[in-house]
Amino acid sequence: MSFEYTPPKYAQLIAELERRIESGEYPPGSPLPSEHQLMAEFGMARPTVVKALGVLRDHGWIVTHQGKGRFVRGRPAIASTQQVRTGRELLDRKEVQVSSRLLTTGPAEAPNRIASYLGITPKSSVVLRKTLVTRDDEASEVSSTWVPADVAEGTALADSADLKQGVRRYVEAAAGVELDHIIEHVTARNPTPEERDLLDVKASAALLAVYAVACDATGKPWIVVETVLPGDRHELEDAYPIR
Amino acid sequence: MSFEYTPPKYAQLIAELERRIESGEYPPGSPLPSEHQLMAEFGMARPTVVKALGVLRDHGWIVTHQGKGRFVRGRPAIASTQQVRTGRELLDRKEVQVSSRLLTTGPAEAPNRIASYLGITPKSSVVLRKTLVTRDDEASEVSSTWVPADVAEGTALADSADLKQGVRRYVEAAAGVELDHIIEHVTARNPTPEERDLLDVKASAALLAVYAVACDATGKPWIVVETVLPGDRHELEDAYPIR
DNA sequence: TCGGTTAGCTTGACTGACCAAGCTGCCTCT
DNA sequence: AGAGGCAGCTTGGTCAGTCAAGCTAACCGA
Repeated sequence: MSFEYTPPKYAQLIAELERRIESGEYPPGSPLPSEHQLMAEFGMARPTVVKALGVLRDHGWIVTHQGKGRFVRGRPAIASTQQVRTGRELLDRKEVQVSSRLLTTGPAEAPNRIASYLGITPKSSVVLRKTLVTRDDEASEVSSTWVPADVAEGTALADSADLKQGVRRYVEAAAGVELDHIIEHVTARNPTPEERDLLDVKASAALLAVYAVACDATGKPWIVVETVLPGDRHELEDAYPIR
Repeated sequence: MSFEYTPPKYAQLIAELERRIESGEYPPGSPLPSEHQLMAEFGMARPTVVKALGVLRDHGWIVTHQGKGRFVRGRPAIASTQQVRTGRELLDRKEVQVSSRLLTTGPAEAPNRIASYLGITPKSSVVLRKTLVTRDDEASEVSSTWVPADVAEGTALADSADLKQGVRRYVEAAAGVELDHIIEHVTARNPTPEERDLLDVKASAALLAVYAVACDATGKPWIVVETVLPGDRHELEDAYPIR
């Protein structure tokens, strides 16, 4: 018997058309072959061709005009700017893989801002993990993770050893939830005395403060990660469609 | 004859299932009726039912497990947190509708950072429009718009009258392009002397600087809008899925 | 009791066919 | 020559049916 995997026909058509668009064979603005032409060339039934073309339209590769045809828009520029979102990177970062120094770990009281993001009352019990991340032998950012105490209980989150997996995995496993989306809050502020020493910046320096709130599909928050970055060394980038 | 519009069957099924999920009739985690049950209840063929369910899956309402069924995730939380992206708001903002004061308008040389974003050589000719926006009688932000001189030529962008439409419209009309997506860069810095006076902040204040670069579908940049906000009065928010 | 087989459920992929609706250019009739 | 209509292209939506693949539970034999 054979374990070869052949992708579905419609997926093969998608891949082939994306290739032709990227190679310039179908330049932006030009019409795609009609459904019947594609049926003949690839030996597929119309619903199969239509399904592939629908995916390409949803992904922004082409536009369709009923009665006229389908036209190339080009490779979706937004997909090519490899999206590395700050918040997600923080949640999945493994401490053992980045050069970081563990500063604080264990129970704490939730500050106002964090409690607000977590939907709990201020000064509730939480577990705090604070690390200093260095890049190229230079202090780069201070990262703090807050998780409600009842969630963190029994996990390695309160241990003083570097985490082997991202925070997200621990919480998903402990609470039995699937984290679904992240809400990011970004603001600017001056450093606290502690941050001033750790990051080796002046008291008047402008810092970027990023708060990433990880929520499940119902919108319930589970984790807050705060990252503080010196503005003169860091820049956040984000791309999104206008429509 | 009749001009009544009846939505396609699959769209009706989508709307009905979304309604049932929102009303709690199909709570999160519960299984949806199987394809055959939906076929029977709504009198549709299977491909029609499957098409509707595929859209719901793509939009994040449900998850599907081959062999087990389809399960409710709930109203996509990410869609309900009404996304008001800073960059898009800046591009479509009508100066006549916000309380703003025009500071500078006319030809200028492109600073390094702006030239880099626009993909032109530094000190190239651009048209600059700088405004001070006030909210609740308090200086709120300084917003600067840069457009290459050859694009802005002949438009109202260089005039000293408030724009009646968003910058985006003027550029799309003048250049005959359709702007497709925005790339945002966010950083933190201290104010320039001019910004210090305008925003009435201390020289050591931490400001959020947001650069929104508007590009067409091919990725070519057309407009850069810089907005400078005092960090203690502003916070940017952004939501996105984890996967 | 345990373990493997199987029947019956689910979704995934695909086919060939049909009709409707929108667009374009030709062709005929005036 | 001009106006109208029609033919032939395009995409949009729907149907009844087939086969494959994944999951579950009941069943049956060792």
